[in-house]
Amino acid sequence: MASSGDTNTVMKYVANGASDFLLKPVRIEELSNIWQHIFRKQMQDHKNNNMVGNLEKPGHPPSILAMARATPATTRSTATEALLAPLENEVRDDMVNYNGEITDIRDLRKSRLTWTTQLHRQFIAAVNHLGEDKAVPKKILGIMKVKHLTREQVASHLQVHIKYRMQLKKSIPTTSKHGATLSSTALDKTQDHPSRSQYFNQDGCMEIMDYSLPRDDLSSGSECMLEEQNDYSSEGFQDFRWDSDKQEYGPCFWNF
DNA sequence: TTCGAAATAT
DNA sequence: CATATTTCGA
Repeated sequence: MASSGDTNTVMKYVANGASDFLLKPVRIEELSNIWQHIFRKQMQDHKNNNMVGNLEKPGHPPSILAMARATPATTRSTATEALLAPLENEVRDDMVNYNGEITDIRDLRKSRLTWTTQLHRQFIAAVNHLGEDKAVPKKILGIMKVKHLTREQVASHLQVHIKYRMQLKKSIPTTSKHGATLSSTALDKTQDHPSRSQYFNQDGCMEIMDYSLPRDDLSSGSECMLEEQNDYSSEGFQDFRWDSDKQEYGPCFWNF
């Protein structure tokens, strides 16, 4: 970022490793985009490194995100704040394993935990694995193996999940006699459809054999500020299998 | 100790 | 308002 855009200056910066060049003053959108590009690049690089088992080189420069985060909140410019905001709920590579599973929720909780689609899928997978009768918070937690996720949080999520499940049982199987003519007033508590919710009305899967097709998240027609969709598109059915080597449950995917 | 319903909070 | 956290009795 420089105030002069003459060729010499640009060359100098590029020689020093700049990957782009912004002339002051900078519009916030420019920065925001740049930020995301760099972030994604790092993500990519990091993943590549992981593949080769070449993680954390000694001389590896600190991530930009880390640097921004390291800035005391009180000192952060509004620009930095604006840049940080969109990433708060972003799933970073160090929170995820090679399967795209979340392994740490530290940054998924702002004031309260956000159950992302992926985290929820893991939850569902664990519940399905156990069977709805044996799926209690502690066991679910044990299978999910997500750092910093508490039993209470799982219990809470389970409570809502079960509530939704009950709604389903009432609405779905009632295919037979619907003498009522469609229009049940909205005020009726026993509604025909469970209210639209971010996940619970998407994964009716409590049954172990649920091969419901990959559900897309058109949860809310809300903004998806980033161009690409989640890359967790490891569609298919996820379950857990016992890994006798590691002596623990590991993810198992059924693709189709 | 853990569950889970219900009250509370965000 | 949807959904996450806390409380509290079983």
